[in-house]
Amino acid sequence: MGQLTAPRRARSAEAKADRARALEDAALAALERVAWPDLAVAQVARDAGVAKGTLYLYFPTKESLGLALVGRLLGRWFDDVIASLDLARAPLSPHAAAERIVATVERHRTLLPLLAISGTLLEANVAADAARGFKAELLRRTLEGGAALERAMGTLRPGEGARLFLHLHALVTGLYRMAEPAPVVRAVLRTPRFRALRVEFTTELTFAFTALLVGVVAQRDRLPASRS
Amino acid sequence: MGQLTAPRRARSAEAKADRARALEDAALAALERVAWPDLAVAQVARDAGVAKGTLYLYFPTKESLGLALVGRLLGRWFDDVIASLDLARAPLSPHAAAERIVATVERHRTLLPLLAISGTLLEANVAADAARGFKAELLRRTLEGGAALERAMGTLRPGEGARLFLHLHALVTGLYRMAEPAPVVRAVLRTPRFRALRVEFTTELTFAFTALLVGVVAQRDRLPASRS
Amino acid sequence: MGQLTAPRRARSAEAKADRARALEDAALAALERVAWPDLAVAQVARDAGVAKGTLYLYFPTKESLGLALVGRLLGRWFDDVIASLDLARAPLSPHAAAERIVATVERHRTLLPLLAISGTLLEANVAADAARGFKAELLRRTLEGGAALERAMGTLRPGEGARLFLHLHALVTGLYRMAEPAPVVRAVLRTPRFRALRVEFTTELTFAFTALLVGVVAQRDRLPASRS
Amino acid sequence: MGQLTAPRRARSAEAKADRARALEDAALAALERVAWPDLAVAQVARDAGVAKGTLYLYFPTKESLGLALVGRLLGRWFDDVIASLDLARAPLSPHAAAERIVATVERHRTLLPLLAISGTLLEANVAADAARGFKAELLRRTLEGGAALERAMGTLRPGEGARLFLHLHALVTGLYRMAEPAPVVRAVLRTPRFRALRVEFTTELTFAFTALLVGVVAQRDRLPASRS
DNA sequence: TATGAATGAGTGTTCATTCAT
DNA sequence: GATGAATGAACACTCATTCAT
Repeated sequence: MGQLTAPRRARSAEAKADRARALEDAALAALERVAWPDLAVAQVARDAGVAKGTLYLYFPTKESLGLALVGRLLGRWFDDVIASLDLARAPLSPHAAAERIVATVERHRTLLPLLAISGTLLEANVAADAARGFKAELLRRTLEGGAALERAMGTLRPGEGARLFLHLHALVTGLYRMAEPAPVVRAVLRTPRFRALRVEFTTELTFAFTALLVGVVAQRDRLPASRS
Repeated sequence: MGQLTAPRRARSAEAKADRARALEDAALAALERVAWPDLAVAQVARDAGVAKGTLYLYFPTKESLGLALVGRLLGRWFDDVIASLDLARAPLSPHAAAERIVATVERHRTLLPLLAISGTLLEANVAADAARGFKAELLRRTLEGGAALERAMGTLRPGEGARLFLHLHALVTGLYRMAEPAPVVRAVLRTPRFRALRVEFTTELTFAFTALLVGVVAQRDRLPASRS
Repeated sequence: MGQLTAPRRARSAEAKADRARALEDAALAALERVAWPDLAVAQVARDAGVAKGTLYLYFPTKESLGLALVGRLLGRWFDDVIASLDLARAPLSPHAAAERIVATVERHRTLLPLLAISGTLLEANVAADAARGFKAELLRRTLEGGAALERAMGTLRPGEGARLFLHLHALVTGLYRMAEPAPVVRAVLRTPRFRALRVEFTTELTFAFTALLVGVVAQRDRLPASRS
Repeated sequence: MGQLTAPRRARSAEAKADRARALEDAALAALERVAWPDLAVAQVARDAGVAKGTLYLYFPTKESLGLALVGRLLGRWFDDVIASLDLARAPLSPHAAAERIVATVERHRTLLPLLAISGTLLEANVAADAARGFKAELLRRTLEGGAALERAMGTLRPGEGARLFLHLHALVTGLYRMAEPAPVVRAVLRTPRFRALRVEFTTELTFAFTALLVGVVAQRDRLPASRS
């Protein structure tokens, strides 16, 4: 189905990439409906129009598919973040920078649940190669994003931008979990008395990340600039 | 291993509480060795010296056992935090307060992996009652801890302390994951080129939480003091 | 609760019988709501206001409780049948006799589902003693009922009445199952095309039992009067 | 035991049907030894020489396997019944017809215990689809058998044959239970005094079904020919 | 390459029954 | 006699992964 474009020379390699992407797309679409543990490999394959075994020609494990998906979404998000920062009229205040970045997070909410599990469910059952590839890509983008942040703010020292992205990652993961609890818990928290435990993702993330941006400069003299 | 405590027939409320605690202890000990998903209920019961069915007399599901465990460890930690804050000569600087609190986190590392999964694995499959009980306790302690922090720092407004504990929770969860990755990933990150992705838990937590403490005061005029 | 009557001499033995009856009552009430396999012994005990262990002082197994219940309901039904037959102006035609008897079945519908399982679920896990007791009672009532039927019709030979009650038992059991299928099946059978498979209990039972009454006389010369 | 048939990879529709049949055969053989509730799915698979999961490729639940088995045996029996009736020199007397049919029942005794539980254990836990399929087949065969019976006897009106097969079903079920009680009960009934409660399956079935055949004609004027 | 049939390890939970108190 | 805490056997079903075709 499809195949509107004429077969090109690089057909084999390209077709492979297309196939892989189609599988990732199917998985992504399915993840709109079900959580990762309930995502059936068979369903993904079916949705992508291939047989189950075919999926395993492209991804050695279910987790590697998930990790590839996270990688892709992460890449898109970094593209957005970097573009957004580079578009800004420097120098950005901490709050302005945080708002800009959080806005991009908002635009990539599908990434969030996956990011939240990437540390546990995904990276747990993946070959060293896949892990290395993923981390290498993550490193590259983290450094790029860090550099963009440093450019945009003008007050950061080299390396501080990347470090802030790491903290952003931690904050996003931690806060997302609290903001989007399991249905039972959500119902419980709806009660007025539990108001203090409710977390509004964007508000809190903006608050916390702004504080971090302020803090990284303020604490510069107390903590070592580079981590071990 | 274990079985040391095997009092037959827990009839009094106290004996029952002991039995429940023994089961939680067995689970906790087992969790030193295996991750939550690999924790077999049968093994926990065996370690506690009771039959499998007995465990279900005290905990309706595996998850409720886990949640009770988290609740207990969380309670202990809060005890420690509050005591530590109340012992301090007020007013504490943000950095001093952060260091004090992070030090208590260090003393309760067994709580960390459980806390990290409480939002996903545990709260997902628990009855509304159990969830409510857990959250009620969490709320109470969070408010207590928040009050203690407000007392210790002297610069926070009412409610800000509790809010900071929520952020602390998010940070701990997020950073712990990054600091303690799966074995494969840990191996990958050992390579020097990945240095920038490595997270040293205490350092980063101290840094981030300090920043938050500073930020909550600094941003007071930008953000609404109370969340919806 | 209760105990309005003054304690009598025979208190112990009587009280025991009362207890047993209370348990049977509780079971009977519960069986209005759930099927036998889903009937929890714990629930029956709770409903009867006693502890689980107490139930086992009166009935050695769950099945023996069920069998006792069937015995009691069966006894009541036989009372009704015999009274109804004895009240009739003899001689009754086969059809009239059948209608009279089926009417009593209608008045004891709670017996039906229990009767239907007595052969499978109940008698399977019961001690020889209990089985013998139940069968002895059944035999006595069957013979009594048979005699009543012979008196009422006037055309039957000795023993044929009892034999007809055995067939009635078989018919009731078989037809009840078909008339009250599992919910899924019932839904399926509602479709018009399945009309031919639907069984209206009373109609069919009346029809079949009438035929048997006619047949027993008509076949007298073909079949041996007494079965092996 | 078994495993004799273990063709790998059933790809064609035919091979699949074979596989399903092999599983049914294994189940049938096992049911010679144990009752349905004690029949372990794992054992059936093992006997058929396949893995447990493979069984679930062919039957979504244990009960659907049982139902398929009943369907198959029922089909064979109907084949036999219809053939037997069609072979007869019409018109058959009620008694002759009954004897012919009961003889076929005798030749398919393996069907009996399954038929006896199909209404309770099997149809209870089956998807609507499976139930519909089974009932559709049952309807078809019942109508066919009914037509054959009408042809053979020559005295029945259209539809009466099918109705009689329904009654036959009820009788077979009810009488089989009484004729083949649980071991404990059987032992009890062996005592001479319980002679009146003993049921000899063939004798009683012949007797009852003959009576029905006679009755359906005799009662024609009393009861509506077609049931609601 | 693609397929999809086959695999089989893995486990939380129920509940009738027992028995220490 | 009454209690109710303790027992523990028993089991269908899933689903990621493999591999014959």
